[in-house]
Amino acid sequence: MPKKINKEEKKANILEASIKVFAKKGVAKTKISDIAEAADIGKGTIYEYFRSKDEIFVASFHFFLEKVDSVISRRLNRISDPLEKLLAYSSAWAEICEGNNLEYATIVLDFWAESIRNNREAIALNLVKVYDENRKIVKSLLEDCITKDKTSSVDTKIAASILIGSLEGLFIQWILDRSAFDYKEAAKISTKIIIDGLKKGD
Amino acid sequence: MPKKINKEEKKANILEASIKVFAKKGVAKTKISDIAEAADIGKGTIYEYFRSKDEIFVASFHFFLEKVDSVISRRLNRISDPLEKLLAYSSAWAEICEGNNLEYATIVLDFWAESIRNNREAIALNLVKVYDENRKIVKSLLEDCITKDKTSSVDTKIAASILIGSLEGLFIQWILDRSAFDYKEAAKISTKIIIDGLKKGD
Amino acid sequence: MPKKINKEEKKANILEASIKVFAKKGVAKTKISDIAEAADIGKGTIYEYFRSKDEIFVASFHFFLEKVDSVISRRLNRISDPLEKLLAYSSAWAEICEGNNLEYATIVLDFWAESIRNNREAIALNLVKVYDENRKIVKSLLEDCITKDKTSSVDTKIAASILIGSLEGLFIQWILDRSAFDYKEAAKISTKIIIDGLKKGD
Amino acid sequence: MPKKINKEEKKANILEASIKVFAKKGVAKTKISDIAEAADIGKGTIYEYFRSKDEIFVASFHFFLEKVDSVISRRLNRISDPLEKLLAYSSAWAEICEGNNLEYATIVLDFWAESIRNNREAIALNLVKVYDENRKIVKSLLEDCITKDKTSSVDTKIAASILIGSLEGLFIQWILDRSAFDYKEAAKISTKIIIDGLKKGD
DNA sequence: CATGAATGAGATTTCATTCAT
DNA sequence: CATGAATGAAATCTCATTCAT
Repeated sequence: MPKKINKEEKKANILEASIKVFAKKGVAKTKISDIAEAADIGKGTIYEYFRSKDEIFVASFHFFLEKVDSVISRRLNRISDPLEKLLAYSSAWAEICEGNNLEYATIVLDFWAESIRNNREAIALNLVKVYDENRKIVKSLLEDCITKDKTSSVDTKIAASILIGSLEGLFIQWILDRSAFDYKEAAKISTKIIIDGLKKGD
Repeated sequence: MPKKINKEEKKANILEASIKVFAKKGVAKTKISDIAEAADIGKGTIYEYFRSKDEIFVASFHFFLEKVDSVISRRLNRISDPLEKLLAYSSAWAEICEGNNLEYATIVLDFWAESIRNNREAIALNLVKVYDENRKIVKSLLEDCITKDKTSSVDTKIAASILIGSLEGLFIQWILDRSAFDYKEAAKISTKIIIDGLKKGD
Repeated sequence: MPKKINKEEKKANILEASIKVFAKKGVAKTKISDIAEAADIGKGTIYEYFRSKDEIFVASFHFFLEKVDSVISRRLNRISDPLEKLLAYSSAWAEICEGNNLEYATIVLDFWAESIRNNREAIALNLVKVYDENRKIVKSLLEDCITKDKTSSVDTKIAASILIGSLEGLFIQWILDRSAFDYKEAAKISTKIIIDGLKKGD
Repeated sequence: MPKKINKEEKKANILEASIKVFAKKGVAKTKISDIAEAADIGKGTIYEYFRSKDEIFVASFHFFLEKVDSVISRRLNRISDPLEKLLAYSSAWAEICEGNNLEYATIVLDFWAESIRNNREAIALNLVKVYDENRKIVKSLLEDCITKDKTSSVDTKIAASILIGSLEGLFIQWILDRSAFDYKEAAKISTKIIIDGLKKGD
């Protein structure tokens, strides 16, 4: 009887390792042997689970998105107040990065860049979908935050894009220069400012 | 010194070409021969002007920043009203992109990723400086926009970071999916919302 | 010794499979896993019966020759007329191929090439022996065919080589392009022509 | 001004070298580095002229066929008597082999085997075409050899196939065991027997 | 015994850089 | 100066063989 193995688990192991190496060295400079070493397996073993380096890249991208998604939704599920939810959402990225003690920032930039370049392919669609879903979540949270009797003249879909955009834009600045400001603080302020601005706008 | 000028012109020509190719294929997947072809010169000629691919990368980054900076400051100089200035600043990126018909976003992401990862002094410091300067500009414009009698409790430096962040964050979303919203419109709204939010906040 | 028999059966099973795959993909491009799959056993199991891929190659060659030999001699034993025997011999290859629905030609060419190139005693000697035996059989059949009163000036050993050669040469042409001619028909004609030629020659 | 190079000449050089190595080691066991070494160039240079090892294989196959063709037709052009032409044709292969002091036999077997396996592809069609042309040449030579008043009942197209087949079949036997008979002698005898057989047959 | 997951030696292929022309 | 042919270091990828289960 042969050793029976959980292929999906092993794949996840490899992706876990690849994400770590991608984050540290960058996707372009990561060699298959680096991933193998990080996963503590042989170079050839990688090819038992993935057909090519590119396939690993795409798979690790999806894997990463799913993981981030699940972390964020788990976190949001524990909160009921919409403003609190928004604030929790705002600081999630920073905590994911810090919590994993990993430079996820760079891998995200690599993923973004690659997604944009391969705009029409599966990987980009996935990211587009992720943004769409996030915009919907934030949109509905924003609508809950703004008093019902005072409808803002601003489209909440665009407002959601702006909020998400500000969080990511801040994130980039913060990653480049962590002394520029405190990310969590800035994220919270951004959220509040945008809500305030929406309430006032009319 | 006509020769010197000629040399600088040729270098600029190569950098123009390299930026185009970097944007389209990504820095990592760009071959020296791609750049040579785009610049319409021989592969070996590149090495008359740059010592290595890496030197081209760094130089093209600086070249790119200078170009963007000059476009933006030229544009701002023609405007006096602070709010108008802010709005002009907001939409600058989109126009740079559209005007050049180039996915500048991807090259910026590559630059970001590379500078963060390798902590390259030449690039990273430069990028930090650029953000610092931009924050200062936006900070002072924001202060001009907010009525003097109503001082917001929010630090305008952080507010500037938030505004810049939202513009870049929106930019990324827009590049990924141009049907999600109209970038210029969203940039304008974001600027207004943040100003409104700042005015209200206390 | 039931175990021994079982073992031989399994070996034969693997060789059957390997011959099929060798014929389809070529010896060089055949992977051990291909053979395992064709034999419907595990990859590792192969190594319970053979020490290496090369050993399989040599063994499958012998196995193949034995099989062809037994088919031909069984067929010839049922016939007594020497001309009929020769004609039966002539069409044997085509029937072996068609009966097995296999491109035996390619495996034979691989075997030939490999034995010539590497001067492998195990294979080459065997092949030389096979040809020698066949030439002897055909030689004696030819001698029976030619009327005793008219001895041809041609050495019947060379004549046998020519007959065998023509059958194999036709076989190659036919395998390459089955629409070129009908193999069995051509084999029969070749046999007759050569006998006629021998009878006339003086 | 760059070094100007004749690409086709260089390609021919590489093919010349590859054929030598293929003949010695077999197509399957030949490494790119073997070819590079034989051509006395760098490993990477090969890829300036051919996209892959497989492309080299196909190209060298065509190159080889052309070369053999030109040798044979040059030889035939110098002869006018049809029987002499046939005999010259018969011994051509042996002389090509001996004259080049190369084991062309094995490369031919490799090419045959590969052609048969990839039956529907370009390489096979080429070989099919070569046989077709040769059959036509031999057919017309045969028709010239047989007296006009005595039409043989045998289709000369099949007779041509048989003659070509016998030459190649003898060639294989001779390559396997050069002591079995003298190839040129056997080729000549075969040609005569077949002509005699054709004349008598009806 | 039978298995197939794991392996790494060794093959193919890429491409930044050099350098003769 | 300008060039592109040549190169080989270094990457990707393959697969015969081993071995724990």
